[in-house]
Amino acid sequence: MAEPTRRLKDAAAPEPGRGRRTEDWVPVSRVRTYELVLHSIETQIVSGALRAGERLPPERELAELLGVSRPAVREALRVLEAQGAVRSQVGKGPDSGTTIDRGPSDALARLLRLHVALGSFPIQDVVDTRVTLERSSVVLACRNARPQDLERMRAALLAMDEPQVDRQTFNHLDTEFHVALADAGGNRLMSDVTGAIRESVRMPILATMTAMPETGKRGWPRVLAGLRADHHAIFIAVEAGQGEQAADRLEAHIRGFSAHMTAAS
Amino acid sequence: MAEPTRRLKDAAAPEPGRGRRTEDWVPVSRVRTYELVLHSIETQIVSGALRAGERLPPERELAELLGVSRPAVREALRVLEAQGAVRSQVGKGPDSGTTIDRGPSDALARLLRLHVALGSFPIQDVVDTRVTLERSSVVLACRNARPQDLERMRAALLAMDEPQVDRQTFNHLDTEFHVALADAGGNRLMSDVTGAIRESVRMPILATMTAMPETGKRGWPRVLAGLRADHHAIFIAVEAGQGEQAADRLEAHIRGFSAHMTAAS
DNA sequence: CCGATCATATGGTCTTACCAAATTGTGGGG
DNA sequence: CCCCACAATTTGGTAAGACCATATGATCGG
Repeated sequence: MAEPTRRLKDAAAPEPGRGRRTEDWVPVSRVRTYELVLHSIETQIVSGALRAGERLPPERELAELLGVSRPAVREALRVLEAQGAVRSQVGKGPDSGTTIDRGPSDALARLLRLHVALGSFPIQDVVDTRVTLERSSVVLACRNARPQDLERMRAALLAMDEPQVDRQTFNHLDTEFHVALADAGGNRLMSDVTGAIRESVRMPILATMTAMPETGKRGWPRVLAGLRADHHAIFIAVEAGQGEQAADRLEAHIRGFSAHMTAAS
Repeated sequence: MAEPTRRLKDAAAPEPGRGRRTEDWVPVSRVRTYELVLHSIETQIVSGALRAGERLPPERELAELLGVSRPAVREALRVLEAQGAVRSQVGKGPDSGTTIDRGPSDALARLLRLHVALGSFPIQDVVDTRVTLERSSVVLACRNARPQDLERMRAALLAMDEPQVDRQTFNHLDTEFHVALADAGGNRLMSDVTGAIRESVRMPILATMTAMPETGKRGWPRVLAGLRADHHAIFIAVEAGQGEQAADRLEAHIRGFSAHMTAAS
Protein backbone atom coordinates (compact mmCIF):
# COMPACT_ATOMS: atom_id res chain seq x y z
CA MET A 1 0.00 0.00 0.00
CA ALA A 2 1.52 3.26 -1.11
CA GLU A 3 0.88 5.76 1.62
CA PRO A 4 -2.30 5.84 3.59
CA THR A 5 -0.68 7.68 6.40
CA ARG A 6 -1.58 11.24 5.53
CA ARG A 7 -4.03 12.44 8.09
CA LEU A 8 -7.44 13.53 6.98
CA LYS A 9 -7.93 15.74 9.96
CA ASP A 10 -5.03 17.42 11.63
CA ALA A 11 -4.36 15.17 14.53
CA ALA A 12 -2.41 17.86 16.35
CA ALA A 13 -5.62 18.87 18.04
CA PRO A 14 -5.12 21.47 20.71
CA GLU A 15 -6.69 19.13 23.20
CA PRO A 16 -7.57 15.50 23.18
CA GLY A 17 -11.05 16.81 24.01
CA ARG A 18 -13.93 15.53 21.99
CA GLY A 19 -15.24 16.91 18.74
CA ARG A 20 -14.22 20.20 17.24
CA ARG A 21 -14.03 23.58 18.82
CA THR A 22 -15.79 26.72 17.81
CA GLU A 23 -12.50 28.54 17.31
CA ASP A 24 -11.23 26.15 14.70
CA TRP A 25 -13.30 27.89 12.09
CA VAL A 26 -12.02 26.88 8.69
CA PRO A 27 -15.34 28.15 7.29
CA VAL A 28 -17.39 25.08 6.77
CA SER A 29 -16.23 21.56 6.65
CA ARG A 30 -19.59 20.40 5.36
CA VAL A 31 -17.93 17.19 4.36
CA ARG A 32 -18.60 14.39 6.72
CA THR A 33 -15.70 12.55 8.17
CA TYR A 34 -16.72 9.19 6.84
CA GLU A 35 -16.77 10.65 3.33
CA LEU A 36 -13.16 11.67 3.75
CA VAL A 37 -12.25 8.17 4.79
CA LEU A 38 -14.27 6.70 1.95
CA HIS A 39 -12.67 9.01 -0.57
CA SER A 40 -9.24 8.19 0.75
CA ILE A 41 -9.72 4.46 0.33
CA GLU A 42 -11.49 4.80 -3.00
CA THR A 43 -8.67 6.91 -4.33
CA GLN A 44 -6.15 4.30 -3.36
CA ILE A 45 -8.18 1.62 -5.07
CA VAL A 46 -8.72 3.59 -8.26
CA SER A 47 -5.09 4.66 -8.38
CA GLY A 48 -4.02 1.06 -8.07
CA ALA A 49 -2.28 1.48 -4.74
CA LEU A 50 -4.71 -1.01 -3.25
CA ARG A 51 -5.25 -4.17 -5.24
CA ALA A 52 -7.68 -7.03 -4.92
CA GLY A 53 -6.67 -9.44 -2.21
CA GLU A 54 -4.68 -6.95 -0.18
CA ARG A 55 -5.49 -6.24 3.43
CA LEU A 56 -6.37 -2.91 4.94
CA PRO A 57 -4.92 -1.99 8.29
CA PRO A 58 -7.08 -2.89 11.29
CA GLU A 59 -9.90 -0.48 11.97
CA ARG A 60 -8.29 0.98 15.06
CA GLU A 61 -5.00 1.50 13.31
CA LEU A 62 -6.66 3.02 10.27
CA ALA A 63 -8.58 5.39 12.49
CA GLU A 64 -5.38 6.53 14.13
CA LEU A 65 -3.52 6.82 10.83
CA LEU A 66 -6.20 9.00 9.32
CA GLY A 67 -6.78 10.95 12.49
CA VAL A 68 -10.45 10.08 12.79
CA SER A 69 -12.53 7.95 15.09
CA ARG A 70 -13.28 4.32 14.65
CA PRO A 71 -17.00 4.77 13.89
CA ALA A 72 -16.07 7.03 10.99
CA VAL A 73 -13.79 4.37 9.60
CA ARG A 74 -16.44 1.73 10.12
CA GLU A 75 -19.09 3.71 8.29
CA ALA A 76 -16.80 4.04 5.31
CA LEU A 77 -15.96 0.34 5.37
CA ARG A 78 -19.65 -0.50 5.51
CA VAL A 79 -20.27 1.43 2.34
CA LEU A 80 -17.40 -0.29 0.59
CA GLU A 81 -18.66 -3.62 1.82
CA ALA A 82 -22.13 -2.93 0.47
CA GLN A 83 -20.49 -2.14 -2.86
CA GLY A 84 -18.77 -5.49 -2.81
CA ALA A 85 -15.34 -3.90 -2.73
CA VAL A 86 -14.17 -5.15 0.65
CA ARG A 87 -14.93 -7.96 3.02
CA SER A 88 -14.47 -7.98 6.78
CA GLN A 89 -13.71 -10.94 8.96
CA VAL A 90 -13.01 -11.14 12.63
CA GLY A 91 -10.22 -13.10 14.14
CA LYS A 92 -6.52 -13.35 13.64
CA GLY A 93 -4.41 -14.74 10.88
CA PRO A 94 -3.72 -13.91 7.24
CA ASP A 95 -7.37 -13.92 6.22
CA SER A 96 -8.65 -11.77 9.03
CA GLY A 97 -9.39 -8.10 9.03
CA THR A 98 -10.66 -6.14 6.09
CA THR A 99 -9.50 -7.24 2.67
CA ILE A 100 -10.05 -5.83 -0.79
CA ASP A 101 -12.40 -8.17 -2.55
CA ARG A 102 -13.42 -8.00 -6.19
CA GLY A 103 -16.96 -9.22 -5.98
CA PRO A 104 -19.77 -7.05 -7.24
CA SER A 105 -21.95 -9.88 -5.96
CA ASP A 106 -25.41 -8.44 -5.66
CA ALA A 107 -24.39 -4.85 -5.09
CA LEU A 108 -25.63 -3.79 -8.51
CA ALA A 109 -28.87 -5.68 -8.15
CA ARG A 110 -29.62 -4.17 -4.76
CA LEU A 111 -28.90 -0.69 -6.01
CA LEU A 112 -31.14 -1.01 -9.03
CA ARG A 113 -33.90 -2.78 -7.14
CA LEU A 114 -34.07 0.09 -4.68
CA HIS A 115 -34.30 2.71 -7.35
CA VAL A 116 -36.83 0.84 -9.41
CA ALA A 117 -38.97 0.55 -6.29
CA LEU A 118 -38.51 4.24 -5.59
CA GLY A 119 -39.53 5.11 -9.10
CA SER A 120 -36.24 6.79 -9.88
CA PHE A 121 -36.55 5.36 -13.37
CA PRO A 122 -39.70 5.15 -15.48
CA ILE A 123 -40.71 1.55 -16.05
CA GLN A 124 -40.60 2.04 -19.78
CA ASP A 125 -36.96 3.10 -19.55
CA VAL A 126 -36.16 -0.01 -17.57
CA VAL A 127 -37.86 -2.20 -20.14
CA ASP A 128 -36.08 -0.54 -23.04
CA THR A 129 -32.71 -0.87 -21.36
CA ARG A 130 -33.43 -4.47 -20.60
CA VAL A 131 -34.29 -5.13 -24.22
CA THR A 132 -31.08 -3.51 -25.39
CA LEU A 133 -28.89 -5.51 -23.06
CA GLU A 134 -30.63 -8.83 -23.47
CA ARG A 135 -30.59 -8.53 -27.25
CA SER A 136 -26.83 -8.15 -27.09
CA SER A 137 -26.51 -10.91 -24.55
CA VAL A 138 -28.48 -13.39 -26.57
CA VAL A 139 -26.48 -12.69 -29.70
CA LEU A 140 -23.33 -13.34 -27.72
CA ALA A 141 -24.90 -16.44 -26.23
CA CYS A 142 -25.51 -17.86 -29.70
CA ARG A 143 -21.80 -17.69 -30.33
CA ASN A 144 -20.36 -18.48 -26.94
CA ALA A 145 -22.79 -20.68 -25.06
CA ARG A 146 -21.15 -23.77 -23.62
CA PRO A 147 -22.98 -27.05 -23.05
CA GLN A 148 -23.42 -26.36 -19.36
CA ASP A 149 -24.97 -22.98 -20.13
CA LEU A 150 -27.52 -24.61 -22.40
CA GLU A 151 -28.14 -27.23 -19.76
CA ARG A 152 -28.84 -24.57 -17.17
CA MET A 153 -31.34 -22.90 -19.44
CA ARG A 154 -32.95 -26.22 -20.29
CA ALA A 155 -33.34 -27.04 -16.62
CA ALA A 156 -35.15 -23.77 -16.01
CA LEU A 157 -37.34 -24.40 -19.04
CA LEU A 158 -38.33 -27.84 -17.86
CA ALA A 159 -39.11 -26.61 -14.36
CA MET A 160 -41.30 -23.89 -15.81
CA ASP A 161 -43.19 -26.53 -17.79
CA GLU A 162 -44.34 -28.22 -14.59
CA PRO A 163 -48.12 -28.17 -14.73
CA GLN A 164 -48.59 -27.14 -11.13
CA VAL A 165 -46.03 -24.36 -11.04
CA ASP A 166 -47.25 -21.36 -9.07
CA ARG A 167 -46.69 -17.79 -10.09
CA GLN A 168 -43.95 -17.01 -7.63
CA THR A 169 -41.96 -20.10 -8.53
CA PHE A 170 -42.47 -19.41 -12.19
CA ASN A 171 -41.21 -15.88 -11.68
CA HIS A 172 -38.07 -17.19 -10.00
CA LEU A 173 -37.43 -19.65 -12.79
CA ASP A 174 -38.11 -17.01 -15.40
CA THR A 175 -35.47 -14.84 -13.78
CA GLU A 176 -33.11 -17.80 -13.70
CA PHE A 177 -33.69 -18.45 -17.39
CA HIS A 178 -32.90 -14.90 -18.40
CA VAL A 179 -29.89 -14.70 -16.11
CA ALA A 180 -28.58 -17.99 -17.49
CA LEU A 181 -29.03 -16.57 -20.97
CA ALA A 182 -27.05 -13.49 -20.04
CA ASP A 183 -24.33 -15.55 -18.41
CA ALA A 184 -24.06 -17.71 -21.50
CA GLY A 185 -22.96 -14.69 -23.46
CA GLY A 186 -19.74 -14.66 -21.51
CA ASN A 187 -19.65 -10.92 -20.89
CA ARG A 188 -19.48 -10.51 -17.14
CA LEU A 189 -20.46 -6.87 -16.95
CA MET A 190 -23.35 -7.25 -19.35
CA SER A 191 -24.48 -10.33 -17.51
CA ASP A 192 -24.34 -8.61 -14.14
CA VAL A 193 -26.22 -5.55 -15.30
CA THR A 194 -28.78 -7.67 -17.13
CA GLY A 195 -29.27 -9.83 -14.07
CA ALA A 196 -29.56 -6.78 -11.85
CA ILE A 197 -32.22 -5.26 -14.04
CA ARG A 198 -34.19 -8.49 -14.29
CA GLU A 199 -33.93 -8.88 -10.54
CA SER A 200 -35.01 -5.31 -9.95
CA VAL A 201 -38.28 -5.85 -11.80
CA ARG A 202 -38.99 -9.23 -10.25
CA MET A 203 -41.33 -7.84 -7.65
CA PRO A 204 -43.33 -5.64 -10.04
CA ILE A 205 -43.62 -8.59 -12.43
CA LEU A 206 -44.81 -10.88 -9.67
CA ALA A 207 -47.37 -8.28 -8.66
CA THR A 208 -48.64 -8.14 -12.22
CA MET A 209 -48.85 -11.93 -12.42
CA THR A 210 -50.64 -12.15 -9.11
CA ALA A 211 -53.20 -9.62 -10.22
CA MET A 212 -54.15 -11.65 -13.28
CA PRO A 213 -57.51 -13.40 -13.27
CA GLU A 214 -57.85 -17.16 -13.49
CA THR A 215 -59.59 -17.15 -16.82
CA GLY A 216 -59.97 -15.11 -19.96
CA LYS A 217 -57.75 -14.03 -22.77
CA ARG A 218 -55.57 -12.06 -20.38
CA GLY A 219 -55.91 -14.55 -17.58
CA TRP A 220 -52.95 -16.26 -16.02
CA PRO A 221 -53.31 -19.67 -17.72
CA ARG A 222 -53.32 -18.12 -21.17
CA VAL A 223 -50.41 -15.80 -20.35
CA LEU A 224 -48.47 -18.66 -18.81
CA ALA A 225 -48.85 -20.73 -21.96
CA GLY A 226 -47.61 -17.81 -24.03
CA LEU A 227 -44.57 -17.24 -21.85
CA ARG A 228 -43.65 -20.91 -22.02
CA ALA A 229 -43.91 -20.87 -25.79
CA ASP A 230 -41.77 -17.73 -25.94
CA HIS A 231 -39.04 -19.29 -23.84
CA HIS A 232 -38.95 -22.44 -25.90
CA ALA A 233 -38.79 -20.49 -29.14
CA ILE A 234 -35.93 -18.39 -27.81
CA PHE A 235 -34.07 -21.43 -26.60
CA ILE A 236 -34.41 -23.21 -29.93
CA ALA A 237 -33.01 -20.19 -31.73
CA VAL A 238 -30.08 -20.01 -29.32
CA GLU A 239 -29.35 -23.69 -29.72
CA ALA A 240 -29.38 -23.22 -33.48
CA GLY A 241 -27.09 -20.22 -33.20
CA GLN A 242 -29.56 -17.94 -34.93
CA GLY A 243 -28.70 -14.72 -33.14
CA GLU A 244 -30.96 -12.25 -34.86
CA GLN A 245 -33.98 -14.46 -34.64
CA ALA A 246 -33.34 -15.17 -30.99
CA ALA A 247 -32.96 -11.46 -30.31
CA ASP A 248 -36.20 -10.62 -32.07
CA ARG A 249 -38.11 -13.28 -30.21
CA LEU A 250 -36.60 -12.15 -26.94
CA GLU A 251 -37.58 -8.56 -27.56
CA ALA A 252 -41.12 -9.55 -28.44
CA HIS A 253 -41.25 -11.68 -25.30
CA ILE A 254 -40.14 -8.89 -23.02
CA ARG A 255 -42.28 -6.20 -24.61
CA GLY A 256 -45.25 -8.49 -24.71
CA PHE A 257 -45.29 -9.01 -21.00
CA SER A 258 -44.39 -5.44 -20.17
CA ALA A 259 -47.55 -4.43 -22.00
CA HIS A 260 -49.50 -6.23 -19.29
CA MET A 261 -47.66 -4.21 -16.65
CA THR A 262 -48.25 -0.80 -18.16
CA ALA A 263 -51.83 -1.72 -18.96
CA ALA A 264 -52.47 -2.64 -15.34
CA SER A 265 -51.18 0.65 -13.99
CA MET B 1 -44.97 4.06 7.00
CA ALA B 2 -46.58 0.74 7.65
CA GLU B 3 -44.90 -0.70 10.70
CA PRO B 4 -41.25 -0.31 11.46
CA THR B 5 -41.79 -1.10 15.06
CA ARG B 6 -41.02 -4.79 15.10
CA ARG B 7 -37.83 -5.28 16.97
CA LEU B 8 -34.88 -6.83 15.21
CA LYS B 9 -33.30 -7.95 18.39
CA ASP B 10 -35.28 -8.75 21.47
CA ALA B 11 -35.02 -5.60 23.46
CA ALA B 12 -36.08 -7.33 26.65
CA ALA B 13 -32.45 -7.73 27.52
CA PRO B 14 -31.92 -9.20 30.95
CA GLU B 15 -29.74 -6.29 31.87
CA PRO B 16 -29.09 -2.90 30.41
CA GLY B 17 -25.50 -4.08 30.32
CA ARG B 18 -23.60 -3.78 27.08
CA GLY B 19 -23.39 -6.32 24.33
CA ARG B 20 -24.68 -9.85 24.45
CA ARG B 21 -24.08 -12.45 27.03
CA THR B 22 -22.62 -15.86 26.61
CA GLU B 23 -25.80 -17.50 27.83
CA ASP B 24 -27.92 -16.02 25.07
CA TRP B 25 -26.71 -18.67 22.71
CA VAL B 26 -29.09 -18.96 19.77
CA PRO B 27 -26.24 -20.74 17.91
CA VAL B 28 -24.78 -18.20 15.57
CA SER B 29 -26.30 -14.97 14.53
CA ARG B 30 -23.61 -14.48 11.89
CA VAL B 31 -25.71 -11.65 10.52
CA ARG B 32 -24.46 -8.30 11.53
CA THR B 33 -26.84 -5.92 13.15
CA TYR B 34 -26.50 -3.22 10.56
CA GLU B 35 -27.53 -5.72 7.90
CA LEU B 36 -30.73 -6.38 9.77
CA VAL B 37 -31.45 -2.67 9.90
CA LEU B 38 -30.56 -2.30 6.24
CA HIS B 39 -32.77 -5.18 5.24
CA SER B 40 -35.61 -3.82 7.30
CA ILE B 41 -35.50 -0.44 5.60
CA GLU B 42 -34.91 -1.92 2.14
CA THR B 43 -37.89 -4.19 2.55
CA GLN B 44 -40.10 -1.27 3.42
CA ILE B 45 -38.88 0.62 0.38
CA VAL B 46 -39.33 -2.29 -2.02
CA SER B 47 -42.73 -3.14 -0.60
CA GLY B 48 -43.83 0.43 -1.11
CA ALA B 49 -44.35 1.17 2.57
CA LEU B 50 -41.70 3.85 2.33
CA ARG B 51 -42.02 6.20 -0.61
CA ALA B 52 -39.78 8.88 -2.01
CA GLY B 53 -39.98 12.08 -0.01
CA GLU B 54 -41.05 10.46 3.22
CA ARG B 55 -39.07 10.88 6.39
CA LEU B 56 -37.56 8.17 8.50
CA PRO B 57 -37.77 8.40 12.26
CA PRO B 58 -34.81 10.10 13.94
CA GLU B 59 -31.79 7.89 14.36
CA ARG B 60 -32.17 7.58 18.10
CA GLU B 61 -35.82 6.69 17.79
CA LEU B 62 -35.19 4.19 15.03
CA ALA B 63 -32.51 2.56 17.11
CA GLU B 64 -34.91 2.17 19.99
CA LEU B 65 -37.74 0.95 17.77
CA LEU B 66 -35.58 -1.74 16.24
CA GLY B 67 -33.88 -2.62 19.48
CA VAL B 68 -30.37 -1.88 18.24
CA SER B 69 -27.77 0.74 18.93
CA ARG B 70 -27.42 4.01 17.15
CA PRO B 71 -24.15 3.13 15.37
CA ALA B 72 -25.87 0.13 13.81
CA VAL B 73 -28.62 2.36 12.48
CA ARG B 74 -26.11 4.90 11.26
CA GLU B 75 -24.09 2.30 9.37
CA ALA B 76 -27.20 1.15 7.57
CA LEU B 77 -28.18 4.72 6.74
CA ARG B 78 -24.71 5.38 5.40
CA VAL B 79 -25.05 2.51 2.98
CA LEU B 80 -28.43 3.73 1.81
CA GLU B 81 -27.02 7.20 1.45
CA ALA B 82 -24.15 5.93 -0.67
CA GLN B 83 -26.74 4.22 -2.85
CA GLY B 84 -28.53 7.51 -3.29
CA ALA B 85 -31.67 6.20 -1.61
CA VAL B 86 -31.73 8.51 1.39
CA ARG B 87 -30.40 11.88 2.34
CA SER B 88 -29.60 13.13 5.83
CA GLN B 89 -29.78 16.67 7.05
CA VAL B 90 -29.24 18.14 10.47
CA GLY B 91 -31.49 20.65 12.08
CA LYS B 92 -35.16 20.92 12.70
CA GLY B 93 -38.19 21.35 10.55
CA PRO B 94 -39.93 19.42 7.80
CA ASP B 95 -36.79 18.91 5.72
CA SER B 96 -34.56 17.75 8.50
CA GLY B 97 -33.66 14.24 9.46
CA THR B 98 -33.29 11.36 7.07
CA THR B 99 -35.60 11.37 4.06
CA ILE B 100 -36.12 8.92 1.25
CA ASP B 101 -34.60 10.47 -1.81
CA ARG B 102 -34.84 9.12 -5.33
CA GLY B 103 -31.48 10.16 -6.67
CA PRO B 104 -29.10 7.57 -8.03
CA SER B 105 -26.78 10.53 -8.47
CA ASP B 106 -23.32 9.09 -8.86
CA ALA B 107 -23.91 5.91 -6.89
CA LEU B 108 -23.82 3.78 -10.01
CA ALA B 109 -20.74 5.50 -11.35
CA ARG B 110 -18.83 5.06 -8.11
CA LEU B 111 -19.75 1.42 -7.91
CA LEU B 112 -18.63 0.66 -11.44
CA ARG B 113 -15.50 2.76 -11.19
CA LEU B 114 -14.39 0.81 -8.16
CA HIS B 115 -14.92 -2.53 -9.83
CA VAL B 116 -13.29 -1.54 -13.06
CA ALA B 117 -10.27 -0.41 -11.05
CA LEU B 118 -10.29 -3.67 -9.14
CA GLY B 119 -10.41 -5.63 -12.35
CA SER B 120 -13.70 -7.29 -11.50
CA PHE B 121 -14.59 -7.01 -15.16
CA PRO B 122 -12.31 -7.60 -18.13
CA ILE B 123 -11.71 -4.40 -20.06
CA GLN B 124 -13.00 -5.98 -23.23
CA ASP B 125 -16.30 -6.74 -21.54
CA VAL B 126 -16.58 -3.14 -20.42
CA VAL B 127 -15.90 -1.91 -23.93
CA ASP B 128 -18.45 -4.27 -25.47
CA THR B 129 -21.10 -3.28 -22.97
CA ARG B 130 -20.35 0.35 -23.58
CA VAL B 131 -20.75 -0.15 -27.31
CA THR B 132 -24.08 -1.89 -26.85
CA LEU B 133 -25.50 0.83 -24.64
CA GLU B 134 -24.16 3.77 -26.57
CA ARG B 135 -25.42 2.36 -29.85
CA SER B 136 -28.89 2.24 -28.39
CA SER B 137 -28.52 5.64 -26.82
CA VAL B 138 -27.44 7.32 -30.00
CA VAL B 139 -30.31 5.82 -31.96
CA LEU B 140 -32.67 7.18 -29.35
CA ALA B 141 -30.86 10.51 -29.45
CA CYS B 142 -31.49 10.79 -33.17
CA ARG B 143 -35.20 10.60 -32.49
CA ASN B 144 -35.49 12.45 -29.21
CA ALA B 145 -32.68 15.00 -28.98
CA ARG B 146 -33.93 18.45 -28.06
CA PRO B 147 -32.18 21.65 -29.13
CA GLN B 148 -30.54 22.08 -25.73
CA ASP B 149 -29.14 18.55 -25.94
CA LEU B 150 -27.56 19.28 -29.29
CA GLU B 151 -26.26 22.54 -27.91
CA ARG B 152 -24.61 20.75 -25.02
CA MET B 153 -22.90 18.35 -27.38
CA ARG B 154 -21.83 21.17 -29.64
CA ALA B 155 -20.30 23.02 -26.70
CA ALA B 156 -18.22 19.99 -25.79
CA LEU B 157 -17.17 19.58 -29.41
CA LEU B 158 -16.02 23.18 -29.70
CA ALA B 159 -14.09 23.00 -26.44
CA MET B 160 -12.35 19.86 -27.66
CA ASP B 161 -11.34 21.70 -30.82
CA GLU B 162 -9.31 24.20 -28.84
CA PRO B 163 -5.78 23.91 -30.19
CA GLN B 164 -4.11 24.00 -26.79
CA VAL B 165 -6.36 21.51 -25.04
CA ASP B 166 -4.39 19.18 -22.78
CA ARG B 167 -5.09 15.49 -22.46
CA GLN B 168 -6.83 15.61 -19.11
CA THR B 169 -9.16 18.40 -20.19
CA PHE B 170 -9.84 16.61 -23.44
CA ASN B 171 -10.69 13.47 -21.54
CA HIS B 172 -13.17 15.39 -19.39
CA LEU B 173 -14.79 16.93 -22.44
CA ASP B 174 -14.90 13.61 -24.21
CA THR B 175 -16.74 12.14 -21.24
CA GLU B 176 -19.09 15.12 -21.28
CA PHE B 177 -19.79 14.60 -24.98
CA HIS B 178 -20.68 10.95 -24.57
CA VAL B 179 -22.76 11.61 -21.47
CA ALA B 180 -24.62 14.40 -23.26
CA LEU B 181 -25.25 11.99 -26.11
CA ALA B 182 -26.67 9.42 -23.72
CA ASP B 183 -28.81 12.02 -21.97
CA ALA B 184 -30.17 13.17 -25.30
CA GLY B 185 -31.71 9.75 -25.81
CA GLY B 186 -34.12 10.49 -23.02
CA ASN B 187 -33.82 7.10 -21.30
CA ARG B 188 -32.73 7.86 -17.76
CA LEU B 189 -31.55 4.39 -16.83
CA MET B 190 -29.62 3.88 -20.04
CA SER B 191 -28.12 7.31 -19.68
CA ASP B 192 -27.07 6.68 -16.09
CA VAL B 193 -25.51 3.32 -16.84
CA THR B 194 -23.80 4.66 -19.94
CA GLY B 195 -22.45 7.62 -18.00
CA ALA B 196 -21.30 5.36 -15.20
CA ILE B 197 -19.41 3.12 -17.58
CA ARG B 198 -17.79 6.01 -19.41
CA GLU B 199 -16.85 7.53 -16.07
CA SER B 200 -15.46 4.24 -14.83
CA VAL B 201 -12.99 4.03 -17.69
CA ARG B 202 -11.99 7.68 -17.52
CA MET B 203 -8.86 7.01 -15.55
CA PRO B 204 -7.64 4.12 -17.69
CA ILE B 205 -8.30 6.19 -20.80
CA LEU B 206 -6.38 9.12 -19.40
CA ALA B 207 -3.50 6.82 -18.56
CA THR B 208 -3.46 5.54 -22.13
CA MET B 209 -3.51 9.08 -23.51
CA THR B 210 -0.74 10.20 -21.20
CA ALA B 211 1.42 7.31 -22.26
CA MET B 212 1.23 8.28 -25.93
CA PRO B 213 4.33 9.78 -27.52
CA GLU B 214 4.37 13.29 -28.95
CA THR B 215 4.94 12.18 -32.51
CA GLY B 216 4.40 9.29 -34.84
CA LYS B 217 1.43 7.51 -36.29
CA ARG B 218 0.24 6.47 -32.85
CA GLY B 219 1.35 9.67 -31.21
CA TRP B 220 -1.03 11.94 -29.36
CA PRO B 221 -1.41 14.67 -32.03
CA ARG B 222 -2.44 12.14 -34.66
CA VAL B 223 -4.82 10.33 -32.29
CA LEU B 224 -6.29 13.63 -31.13
CA ALA B 225 -7.08 14.63 -34.69
CA GLY B 226 -8.76 11.31 -35.29
CA LEU B 227 -10.90 11.57 -32.16
CA ARG B 228 -12.00 15.06 -33.10
CA ALA B 229 -12.99 13.88 -36.56
CA ASP B 230 -14.91 10.96 -35.08
CA HIS B 231 -16.88 13.20 -32.76
CA HIS B 232 -17.79 15.61 -35.52
CA ALA B 233 -18.90 12.80 -37.78
CA ILE B 234 -21.07 11.34 -35.04
CA PHE B 235 -22.58 14.68 -34.25
CA ILE B 236 -23.43 15.36 -37.86
CA ALA B 237 -25.18 12.02 -38.14
CA VAL B 238 -27.16 12.71 -34.97
CA GLU B 239 -28.17 16.14 -36.19
CA ALA B 240 -29.34 14.58 -39.43
CA GLY B 241 -31.26 11.92 -37.55
CA GLN B 242 -29.38 9.09 -39.22
CA GLY B 243 -29.43 6.62 -36.37
CA GLU B 244 -27.73 3.63 -37.91
CA GLN B 245 -24.90 5.65 -39.36
CA ALA B 246 -24.37 7.45 -36.08
CA ALA B 247 -24.32 4.11 -34.25
CA ASP B 248 -21.77 2.63 -36.63
CA ARG B 249 -19.51 5.64 -36.38
CA LEU B 250 -19.82 5.60 -32.60
CA GLU B 251 -18.90 1.95 -32.42
CA ALA B 252 -15.90 2.46 -34.65
CA HIS B 253 -14.86 5.41 -32.53
CA ILE B 254 -15.04 3.49 -29.26
CA ARG B 255 -13.40 0.35 -30.59
CA GLY B 256 -10.72 2.34 -32.33
CA PHE B 257 -9.52 3.95 -29.17
CA SER B 258 -9.92 0.83 -27.08
CA ALA B 259 -7.48 -0.86 -29.45
CA HIS B 260 -4.84 1.57 -28.17
CA MET B 261 -5.62 0.54 -24.61
CA THR B 262 -5.39 -3.18 -25.14
CA ALA B 263 -2.29 -2.76 -27.29
CA ALA B 264 -0.56 -0.83 -24.51
CA SER B 265 -1.23 -3.46 -21.90
C1' DC C 1 -45.76 44.09 14.92
C1' DC C 2 -41.22 42.90 14.22
C1' DG C 3 -36.73 41.40 15.35
C1' DA C 4 -33.37 39.34 18.35
C1' DT C 5 -32.50 35.72 21.41
C1' DC C 6 -33.13 31.34 23.39
C1' DA C 7 -34.99 26.58 23.28
C1' DT C 8 -35.23 22.31 20.87
C1' DA C 9 -34.72 18.68 17.64
C1' DT C 10 -31.61 16.30 14.87
C1' DG C 11 -27.65 14.46 12.68
C1' DG C 12 -22.27 14.37 13.30
C1' DT C 13 -18.48 12.95 15.93
C1' DC C 14 -15.60 11.04 19.42
C1' DT C 15 -14.54 8.17 23.57
C1' DT C 16 -14.72 4.20 26.06
C1' DA C 17 -15.88 -0.19 27.01
C1' DC C 18 -16.87 -4.84 26.41
C1' DC C 19 -18.21 -9.01 23.54
C1' DA C 20 -17.17 -12.63 20.07
C1' DA C 21 -14.45 -15.12 16.88
C1' DA C 22 -10.30 -16.98 15.10
C1' DT C 23 -5.46 -17.81 15.11
C1' DT C 24 -1.33 -18.54 17.46
C1' DG C 25 1.64 -19.56 21.14
C1' DT C 26 2.62 -22.42 25.07
C1' DG C 27 2.70 -25.85 28.26
C1' DG C 28 1.82 -30.47 29.87
C1' DG C 29 1.04 -35.19 29.01
C1' DG C 30 1.58 -39.14 26.23
C1' DC D 1 9.47 -35.90 20.35
C1' DC D 2 4.84 -35.10 19.15
C1' DC D 3 0.20 -33.82 19.95
C1' DC D 4 -3.53 -31.81 22.22
C1' DA D 5 -5.74 -28.55 25.40
C1' DC D 6 -5.81 -24.10 27.05
C1' DA D 7 -4.65 -19.33 27.30
C1' DA D 8 -3.16 -15.05 25.11
C1' DT D 9 -3.67 -11.95 21.31
C1' DT D 10 -5.58 -9.78 17.45
C1' DT D 11 -9.47 -8.07 15.19
C1' DG D 12 -14.07 -6.88 13.98
C1' DG D 13 -19.03 -6.23 16.30
C1' DT D 14 -21.89 -3.74 19.39
C1' DA D 15 -23.32 -0.64 22.75
C1' DA D 16 -23.79 3.53 25.75
C1' DG D 17 -22.96 8.13 26.67
C1' DA D 18 -21.57 12.62 25.87
C1' DC D 19 -20.91 16.73 23.36
C1' DC D 20 -20.89 19.63 19.06
C1' DA D 21 -23.09 22.04 15.03
C1' DT D 22 -26.98 23.46 12.63
C1' DA D 23 -31.52 24.70 11.39
C1' DT D 24 -36.03 25.72 12.83
C1' DG D 25 -39.40 27.56 15.80
C1' DA D 26 -40.99 29.95 19.86
C1' DT D 27 -40.73 33.49 23.08
C1' DC D 28 -39.94 37.89 24.73
C1' DG D 29 -38.65 42.69 24.43
C1' DG D 30 -38.64 46.92 21.88
